Amino acid sequence: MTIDQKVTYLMQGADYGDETLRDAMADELRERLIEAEKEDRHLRVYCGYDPTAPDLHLGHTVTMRKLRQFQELGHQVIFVIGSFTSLIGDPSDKDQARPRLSPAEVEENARTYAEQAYKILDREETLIRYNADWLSELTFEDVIEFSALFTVQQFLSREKFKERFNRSDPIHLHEFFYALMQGYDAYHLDADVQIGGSDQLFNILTAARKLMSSKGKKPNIAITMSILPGTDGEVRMSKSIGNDIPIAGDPKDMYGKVMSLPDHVMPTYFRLVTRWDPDEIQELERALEDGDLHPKKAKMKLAREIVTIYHGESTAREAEEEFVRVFQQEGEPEEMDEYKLQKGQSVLDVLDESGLVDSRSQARRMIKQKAVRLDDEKLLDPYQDFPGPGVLRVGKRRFRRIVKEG
RNA sequence: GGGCGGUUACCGAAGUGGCCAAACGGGGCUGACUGUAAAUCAGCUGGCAUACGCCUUCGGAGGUUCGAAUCCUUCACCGCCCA
Repeated sequence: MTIDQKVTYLMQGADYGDETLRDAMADELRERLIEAEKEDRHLRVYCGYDPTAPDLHLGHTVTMRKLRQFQELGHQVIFVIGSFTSLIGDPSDKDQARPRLSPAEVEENARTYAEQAYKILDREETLIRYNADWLSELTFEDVIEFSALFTVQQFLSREKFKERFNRSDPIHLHEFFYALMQGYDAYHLDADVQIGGSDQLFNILTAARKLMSSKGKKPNIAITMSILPGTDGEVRMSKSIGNDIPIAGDPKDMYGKVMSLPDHVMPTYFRLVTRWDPDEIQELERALEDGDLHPKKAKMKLAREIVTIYHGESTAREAEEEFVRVFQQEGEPEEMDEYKLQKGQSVLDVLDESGLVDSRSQARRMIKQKAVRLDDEKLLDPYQDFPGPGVLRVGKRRFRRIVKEG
């Protein structure tokens, strides 16, 4: 790769909300790469993770993927676990203060984080650091010194703080320190590059860079990644919203969730969560635009790629086959739970007792909506005796194999 | 410490004494269509009940009333303003 290709590769998927800034960062990155090469050293690339939830979803992997790209090019990746910062909670993307975690929760989550991160990162080449190791050593005097570098106005100019301020919602003093601590991480680690979500722009740009330069270090380059939308295609992926795609979940489910993405977010996914390089992506998008490639085919390729990353090739193939069978050919899944028929049961009884529906009322509704089928035959009368063994199906995706009594 | 306001179903949010199982939006589910679990359109979305209807739900507890999500008392939590 030439230097320019490297820069393009590493800037892929970055978002600064501002072209000028993007160009400036790209230039700095180019210079830093050249300089490193001359000095025969690797860049130190860091990204911090607050282990707020034990389960990672695709959204969390965006910055890891970016770290991985640096790793591939031979740079030193530092995976920082925010064992200290998560005690405060990052206010960046929140309309209100985050709940603070207990040390035990943090430790538990941190373990799973690192483990799941190795699906993407090279275990041997990744340094793991806990920021409590250095942040808890700072004295109040140190903190005062750093905070003197910043003004309240700087913080209040941030969108999220501004909104809260204007609404008279509480902004706790400790929330201001989050950015400071993140900046100190970068300073302490001698980071050349810091990766983060685009919501981290302030933390990285204002806090980290200023802190570093005022202490006589070269400010780190910010690579702030676009936010990955969830399965609804609009809102940032988040478990609490329920639009997430967990990476440790069932592969078939994962495949299906990717397929349920609205078409228009495909390009974002190409850039943020696949192993594809800029040329490949450009070609894909060209084919899509020219109609050479059907959107459905493209999405299947995407789903296949994503499942492969986390579950391996053969599992991904199986997930795809099942998807095609069940949803495209309206077939049945290979495995499904069984239910043993009992004497004198009506259709309603079987639906309810086999667990295919949540309640008898719901079962009635489903029947009324013509959603219940036994081996392709619609069952329209809730009170008829259950016809007999077969595959009972509610809607498109709920199945149960009904077997003889006994 | 004082004053005021809030707490409604999965989420947001109406409702200020009967027509409230509770408007509306989101989400979810189902159907039609399709190119997929995309888009679009339509329906459903507390439980029990083969109709009639009954039961539980509007922060917790108690009360007023023939009747309460709606009024009163009290407790809890949250927010705003003043100090």
